[in-house]
Amino acid sequence: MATAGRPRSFDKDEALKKAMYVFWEKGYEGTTMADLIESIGMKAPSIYAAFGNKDAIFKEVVQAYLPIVVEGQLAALNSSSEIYKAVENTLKACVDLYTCEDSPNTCLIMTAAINTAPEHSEHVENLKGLREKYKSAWERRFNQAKLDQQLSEGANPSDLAEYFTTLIQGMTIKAKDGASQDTLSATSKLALITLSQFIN
Amino acid sequence: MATAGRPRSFDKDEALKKAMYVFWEKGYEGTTMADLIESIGMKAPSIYAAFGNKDAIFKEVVQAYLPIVVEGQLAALNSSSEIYKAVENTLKACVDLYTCEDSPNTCLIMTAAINTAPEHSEHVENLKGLREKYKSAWERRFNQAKLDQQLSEGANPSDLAEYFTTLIQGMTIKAKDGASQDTLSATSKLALITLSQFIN
DNA sequence: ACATTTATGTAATCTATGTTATATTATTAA
DNA sequence: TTAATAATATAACATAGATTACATAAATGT
Repeated sequence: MATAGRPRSFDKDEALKKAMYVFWEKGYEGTTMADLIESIGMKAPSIYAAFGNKDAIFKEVVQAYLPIVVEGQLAALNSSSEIYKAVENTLKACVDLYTCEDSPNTCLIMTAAINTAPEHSEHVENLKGLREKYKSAWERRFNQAKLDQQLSEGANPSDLAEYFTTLIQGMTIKAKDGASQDTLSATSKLALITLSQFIN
Repeated sequence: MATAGRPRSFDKDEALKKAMYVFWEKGYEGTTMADLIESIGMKAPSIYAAFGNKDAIFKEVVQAYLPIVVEGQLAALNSSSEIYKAVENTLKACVDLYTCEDSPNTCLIMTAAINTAPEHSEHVENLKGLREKYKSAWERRFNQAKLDQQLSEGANPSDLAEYFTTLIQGMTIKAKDGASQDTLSATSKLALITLSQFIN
């Protein structure tokens, strides 16, 4: 199984995870190769050999980050057949993630590539696409709820999805600014009042 | 009045405005001195003589941007003695600003310095402070509404302020991603439903 | 053992970007 | 008219940051 040549002296997945935390906290432009080199603990040539360049590392990092959203928020969206409970759980998952002490208090997809030099706009577009997918997932859930007769006639799944994802995007900045769990929870609670008005 | 020496061949306020639009669109890190030089239309030494360095330009730009918020959103917050109307007007002012064709579709205070290299974190902190002031303005307005007996006992001015500013922060990213006026308006409308539940 | 392959560390290199030195030009004050 | 002052353009400079060249080390396969 082992291939010829000197074996890599670090675990690539571990290195990726370390890189992920740096990008997560500092964003694409705010992160330097020196930051990555220090956090991974390997010299530049080893990192370049394993991943390619900074852009490639970021792309892999984004892919590695996705399960956090999928297994966290998107799972929560389907954690209950009652739409109100499901949304409540999802917001709680967001708040927990954004205030967790073990990870940067924001969402990488939302804030890691807001502004970049034109030569890196690829990442901005890429994350924007993921944000759109995220909204679509919410919309699908609300569509299902409507099929389940849990939402009133006036409820618009697309609008509701937009409303909640907008709020969540705002929370990622608030959390980055230091908002507490209580603060974000209070906001979630108020947001849910709107939803409750559409519940059958 | 005229002072000795060759007169400046450009208007500083005009130059500042041009710089503002660049930073507004691209953010601090995404903007290069070359961008500013091109948009202002003057060579580097003239710009450095007039403003100082890039950091100083950004600081002046932020100050120049404030009236947009103060005369737009904050004025709208007090545009009606009815709290519901006032909030409705304010959200509309936000949506209009974020979808205006004549200016970048976001808010400079919210998105121009989310992530920076550590040596420019000063700007991140500065904008964060302005965001906190913004929330305080909302909170004061809700406090007034409570004094005016327009809000029910259960209404918490701080929570409501946090809720609406969170939503607005989210809208600044949505707008940057290309959200239409209709989309943002629909979100505003849903957000107002929560407020209506607290209106006496 | 020896050739081949791949990883590693040191140090250099390349490039983008912020900033400034120098000479020149346009103005005011005397 | 001349000295002093301040702005301008050209061009160079400085530095930070991404990337790579080169020599060496550690593994596999014959």
